[in-house]
Amino acid sequence: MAPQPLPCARPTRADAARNYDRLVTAARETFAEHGTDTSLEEIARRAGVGIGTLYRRFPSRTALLEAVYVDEIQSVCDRAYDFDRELEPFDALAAWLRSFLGYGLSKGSLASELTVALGKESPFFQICKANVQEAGHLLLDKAKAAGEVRDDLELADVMRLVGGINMGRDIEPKQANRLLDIVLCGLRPAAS
Amino acid sequence: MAPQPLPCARPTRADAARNYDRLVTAARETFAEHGTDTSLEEIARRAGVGIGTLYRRFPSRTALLEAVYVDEIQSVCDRAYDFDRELEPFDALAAWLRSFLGYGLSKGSLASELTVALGKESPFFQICKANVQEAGHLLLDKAKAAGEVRDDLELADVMRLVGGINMGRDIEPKQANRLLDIVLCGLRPAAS
DNA sequence: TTGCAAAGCGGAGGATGCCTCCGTATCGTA
DNA sequence: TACGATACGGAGGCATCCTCCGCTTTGCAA
Repeated sequence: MAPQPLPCARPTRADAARNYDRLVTAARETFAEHGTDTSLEEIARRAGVGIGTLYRRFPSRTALLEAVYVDEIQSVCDRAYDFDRELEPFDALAAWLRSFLGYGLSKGSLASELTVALGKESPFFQICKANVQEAGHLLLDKAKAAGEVRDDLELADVMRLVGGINMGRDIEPKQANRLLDIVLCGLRPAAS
Repeated sequence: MAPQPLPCARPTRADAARNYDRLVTAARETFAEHGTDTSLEEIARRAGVGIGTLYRRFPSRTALLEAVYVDEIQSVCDRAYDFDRELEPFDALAAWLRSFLGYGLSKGSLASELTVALGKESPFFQICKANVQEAGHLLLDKAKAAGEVRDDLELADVMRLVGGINMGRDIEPKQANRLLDIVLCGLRPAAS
């Protein structure tokens, strides 16, 4: 059964849609650079819109954070399907896993601030997780069918391993990628 | 090797110690009742001290949250040693596990707001976790030695099971306790 | 193409919270 | 008992939150 679609309320009118995109982009970039405690007024300034415009579209800080998070999850899912089309199964899985190094409950992260606001087991997080899992299952199943990974792998195993990398304190991207390389070697079928 | 002691900077001078206690107690009660986004001014009012007094002792919101969290962790650890003295091994373990139902990354919880501020893998959390694990190992090892739990149990297993109960969305205490009863039955050695 | 209703925009202003400063009070030791 | 060191607390300045309302833009129907 396909999961519930990601909650996204992008407006249809041109000027409103343009400002929605500007706000989500400004928020994402600002959070990545300064952490999520940047003021809404600062985000509106960086988006080039008025604070009233931000509040018309996002009635609370949490609403904006959700929109940014959904945008990221949508990208994670889109990439899975893109990699599936463009790459061999194992390479697709590897590229996909590499693309979300850096996500997790680190200091000032989107996920951690949304956890405060909604709780870790909220319906919101569960829908997002379900969508990511659907995409991940596609890639993993294809890699298995191609004989390119161990047959006993569950998606939960893979996500756990990547989550472990993400849990490291302030991990350097270089080290994160090196650790992922190690994990990817381990996913290969055992020599026989 | 015993873990690093919990970070606690309770002052020694009588009036300062008294206000420290009042602030930590007021903060804990307010957070339990209204979530952790209560203003510091409100907490100072409820503690019956001035905002300057709060800031002299806790230079930031995070510092106060840490003090409250450490106080809770200290209680968790103290209870383990108390139960160890007062109860049979299995009963001690059961009472201890029951005493921290309700902790976790729920909406507005202390742990989740501290995760935003510090990161889930921060030294602060690691010290707290190490202290809890030391206390937990004491109780589990004694229950094993008495033959009252399965021999193959690791503390991580038990914590995972209780953590799973805590992860439920807005779980009712009655349901949480019922689920714990189920887990406790499962911890018993298999009939042979 | 034009007109117009509906939707959108944005920034001033009031409320609240954060945080510092400094005159006053209390503690604890000699 | 005295006094130096430490603690107290609330006013005030600044930043952020959030609403309101006059003005602007959009998009559809005639």
